[in-house]
Amino acid sequence: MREVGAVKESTAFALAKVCRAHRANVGELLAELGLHVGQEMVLLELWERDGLRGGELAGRLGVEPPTVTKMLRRLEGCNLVERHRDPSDARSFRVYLTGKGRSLEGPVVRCWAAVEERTLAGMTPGERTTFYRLLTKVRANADLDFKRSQERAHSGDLFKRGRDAF
Amino acid sequence: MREVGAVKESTAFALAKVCRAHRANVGELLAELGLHVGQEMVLLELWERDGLRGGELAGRLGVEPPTVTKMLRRLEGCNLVERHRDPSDARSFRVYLTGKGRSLEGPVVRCWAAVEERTLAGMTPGERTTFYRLLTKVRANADLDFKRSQERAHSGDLFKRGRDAF
DNA sequence: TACGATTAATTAGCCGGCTAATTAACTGCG
DNA sequence: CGCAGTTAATTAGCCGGCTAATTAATCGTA
Repeated sequence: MREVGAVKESTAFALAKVCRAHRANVGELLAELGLHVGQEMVLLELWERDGLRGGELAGRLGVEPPTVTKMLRRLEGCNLVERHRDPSDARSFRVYLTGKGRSLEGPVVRCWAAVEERTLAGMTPGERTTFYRLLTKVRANADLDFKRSQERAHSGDLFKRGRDAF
Repeated sequence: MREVGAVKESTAFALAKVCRAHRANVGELLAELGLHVGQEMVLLELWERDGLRGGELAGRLGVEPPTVTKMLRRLEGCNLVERHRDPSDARSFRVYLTGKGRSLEGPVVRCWAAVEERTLAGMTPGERTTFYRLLTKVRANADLDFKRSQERAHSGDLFKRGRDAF
């Protein structure tokens, strides 16, 4: 690939363009809920497991700690979460959802469902499955943390089968 | 899709995660060239067509004008581009590459080639083709401007065939 | 010709990301 | 016990995005 035109026809380039458009679409729907794109990721983790520490949130989101600091400050300002110092470690704090934060779960889930439908519109069930499978491969290539977590899960499988086998 | 867990298993969610990782990968390589991710998109357009106006750049990049204003100020600060007022329209200016800006073409193209290889690693040629095809579909769904440009190209084809037919 | 409407670009200010440097608390080891 | 080293979080400051509001120039039309 030596020409500029070739870059524009590459898959990586198409992916970059899709990314921006996808983010804009998510942002558009989340704006109706008063959220900025990215903030819903924090809430998603908390809906799954309330009371996470700041660092744990950063780890799960695959984001740097300063990003979490700023996002939490804003989410706290919107009364969506509360931070309480962890009694067992005065350096840390734990993040808890407020009632308002919990109440956004349904709307945000519906918002993502809408994005899902829009994103995959016009694709057959087979194409959707294939796309998801390939996207998972790409994610493993692009996101080393995700790859490691996949490998852990995989070695766990091997371990279970190994116990049956040996 | 009513549960949080279902969101995390959705294609749209996986796409969002891939996006962030992809952008980080591109950024990592571009940093070696002293560029920030996004700036190479501006240069890409200028390598293809030097002397674009600010608004044209925004249009081609699918980005809002203020974003272009700030990026150009920084690129100008790095001596990669120069802005000259358009003599035919005192409101506009035209953006021209400097020698330094032109010299980055090869390195950036190689950088994107490296990202391409990393992104698609471990995928068969058939999988790569399929992924690109589906990604183009997703792009049309997610990026309405892209969809419109595709439709224009398509209707152009129809027109040509129409002239032969009628 | 002169005035209103449109268009090009900028500014201000917000947000999610990042890195580098800092502060504060915990841990481990002599 | 005390101090060095590590870890958790914050701050400061940068960048690419966005919207809303502003300025400046062109165009259309009465």
